[in-house]
Amino acid sequence: MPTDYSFFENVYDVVRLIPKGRVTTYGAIAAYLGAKKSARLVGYAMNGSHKIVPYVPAHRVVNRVGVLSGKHFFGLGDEMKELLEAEGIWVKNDKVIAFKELFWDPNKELIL
DNA sequence: CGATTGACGTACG
DNA sequence: TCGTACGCCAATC
Repeated sequence: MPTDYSFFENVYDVVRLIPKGRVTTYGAIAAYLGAKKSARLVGYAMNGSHKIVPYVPAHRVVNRVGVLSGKHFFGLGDEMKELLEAEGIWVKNDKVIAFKELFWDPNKELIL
């Protein structure tokens, strides 16, 4: 019984809510959870996202600069990049093109 | 139970 | 403008 819904579960939930073709940041998610300072926890949470079901689109989560910080965790290749491009998000030098436009802020667009 | 870690972010030099 | 330092806070060792 999920009485111990962890910070992680909360993170996973928000990440799943990210619309296709959009991206967000660790800080934005952290802020949505009420722990703006804990952006690192969000990233750390994603560490186990690969074992989470349903699938957690962690590839839509980047750092505040729009860089695919965790692309290395998606595989040895540019799998994260491939996933993003498949959604219409172009990536150049491990950076999201037009990141500012594609940025999806849960605090702003997601309503509880 | 204490120390270390981390897919970040902000501040400072 | 770029590089380095520190802080946050929960999870893991």
